[in-house]
Amino acid sequence: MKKEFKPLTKAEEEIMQALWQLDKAFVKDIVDLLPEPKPHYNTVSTIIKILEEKGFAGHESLGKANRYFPLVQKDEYSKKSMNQFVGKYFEGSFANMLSFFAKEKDISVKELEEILQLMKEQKNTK
Amino acid sequence: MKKEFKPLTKAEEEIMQALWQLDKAFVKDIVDLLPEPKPHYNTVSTIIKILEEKGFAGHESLGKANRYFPLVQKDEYSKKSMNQFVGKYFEGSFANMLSFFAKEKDISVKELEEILQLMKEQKNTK
DNA sequence: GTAAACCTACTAAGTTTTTAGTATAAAAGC
DNA sequence: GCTTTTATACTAAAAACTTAGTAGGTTTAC
Repeated sequence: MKKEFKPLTKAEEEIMQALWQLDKAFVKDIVDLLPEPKPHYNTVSTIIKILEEKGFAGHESLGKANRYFPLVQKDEYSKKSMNQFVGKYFEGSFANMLSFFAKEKDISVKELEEILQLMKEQKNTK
Repeated sequence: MKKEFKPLTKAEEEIMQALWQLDKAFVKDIVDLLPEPKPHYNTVSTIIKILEEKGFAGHESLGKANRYFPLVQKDEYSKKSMNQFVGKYFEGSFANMLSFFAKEKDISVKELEEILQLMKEQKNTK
């Protein structure tokens, strides 16, 4: 029974985001994707190795090169992050979080209803 | 026009959470509030000074002692964090985020409607 | 008044995270 | 085949973050 949630560090998260976007990628692809100032090739290489150690990514070897892919999916990670966040800032209540943001962001009632509709559809097609 | 969002570090956030909870606090109060293993008094003192430098907290001097208080409110910080998060994980779309979580967390349609009701009330009383 | 308790400033060491160099080996181009 | 390009492993330095000691000043208790 583990409660541990080990968030990614800033640099790790950036690489992971790239990996989620590319799905399968050589280090070079990640460097190419990232905006200026691009990190050093070896920096990315190091970080992706750390991500492998942490179980966030894996790779398959194609000749000498490694093609990396995510082992933890973006959905899964965002869910955990969100739960963490709601825990700390909204007493663990999803509803609290929602009502706060409905107030904060100028979301109209019409929009809310559209969102609700979307949610209902999501539930039906689950 | 600044876009910068400087998230708090882990230690900073912990102290800040304590400060939000206490609203006004001497360093001692914060140490007392935090669970075991309690940080060293000076550790808290250092971090709260950093929080002051960053503009997250302020203090008033009562005799020799400083009583600290939040300058950035919890709501404000959670809003920014959330926007950041939605930006990175839901293409900046609040609705996307909601529908994802409606699916992920077993929220019933009934609950959703209650939440919607809550949201409407929030908007009316704004 | 003096000792004990308490508070902050300053500082430095420890730890974690980030960055990138060097070495080396495979692959590609000619 | 030899040179150039492109990969990764290993390593270490730099930067950021965390922790806590020492010094020195106030306040409190006797």
